[in-house]
Amino acid sequence: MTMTKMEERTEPLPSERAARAFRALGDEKRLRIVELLSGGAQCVCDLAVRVGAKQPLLSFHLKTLREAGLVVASRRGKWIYYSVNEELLGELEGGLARLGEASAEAAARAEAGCC
Amino acid sequence: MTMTKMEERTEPLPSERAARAFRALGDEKRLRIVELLSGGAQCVCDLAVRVGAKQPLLSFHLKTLREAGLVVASRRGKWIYYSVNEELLGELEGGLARLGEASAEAAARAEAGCC
DNA sequence: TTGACAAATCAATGATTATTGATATGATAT
DNA sequence: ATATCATATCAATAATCATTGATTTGTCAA
Repeated sequence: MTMTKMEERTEPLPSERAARAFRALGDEKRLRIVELLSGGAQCVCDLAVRVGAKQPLLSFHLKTLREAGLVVASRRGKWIYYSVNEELLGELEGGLARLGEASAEAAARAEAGCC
Repeated sequence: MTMTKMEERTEPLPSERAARAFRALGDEKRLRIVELLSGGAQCVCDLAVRVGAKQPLLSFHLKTLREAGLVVASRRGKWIYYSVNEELLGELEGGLARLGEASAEAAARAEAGCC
C-alpha cells in the first residue's frame, strides 16, 4: 500500500471543507466575530465585550471558527489574538461566484429555449 | 401604531439573513443540491437520485434552502422545478469580499506597525 | 512560590437539526 | 370519480449544536 498522498486537486474546494466553513459562518454570533476580526486582530476579552457573550462561549465559537479554518490564533504574551484567514474567505467567495455564474448560464440556456 | 414598513436598509445584508443563508449552505447535501441546481433547474425526483437521499429528506432540505432564500420553486404541471436565487448568492459573495478586503487592510495596517 | 489574569476545557442542559416511514395534497390522465 | 405520480407535511427519533457555571492551563509579575 504505502500510498504516498497522491491526491490533492480537481475540486478547488472539497465540499466537506466548504460546508464546514459555511456552517461556521451560519451563526449570527460567529458572523459578528468574523466581522469584528476583519477590522483587525483582537483578543478574546475584547470580543466577549463586543459580541455580548461570556468567555467560555466565545472560546467555543472561536474553536468552531478555528476548526473550520476561518480564523487563526496567535499568542502574544498573556493574550491570544485572533485574525481571519483571508485565503479561505477568498476560496469561499470564489466558490459562490462559480455557482452564480453556472447558474446564470443555465438560466440563459433555458431562456434560449433548449427545454 | 399602523407603522408602514419604514425600515429596509443600512446593512447591505442583514446579518440574520446572511447567517441563515450560510447555515443553509453549511450542509454537504444542500451544498450539493445548490451545485446541481446551478447546472440548471431540476425537479425533486431528479435531485433525489443524484444526491442519494430519499424524497422526504430532499423536500426537507429544499425547504431549508427555500426559507433561506437560496432557491426558488416553480410548478410546471405535475413537477416542481427548483432553481438558485442568483441575487442572494451574489450578495453573499459580496459580503465575503467585503470581509476579505477589510481584513487585508487591517493586516496591512498592522504590518505598518500601528500596533 | 504565590497571585492574578487570559483563555481553554469539561460536564450538564436545552434547543435545533437531520433522518425516517407514514400520510396528505395537488396535478394529470383515464 | 378513480388511479397514479410528484411533492409536501407530520410524528418520532437520533444527532448535533449553543449555552452555562465550574475547573484547568498557561503566562506574567510580585
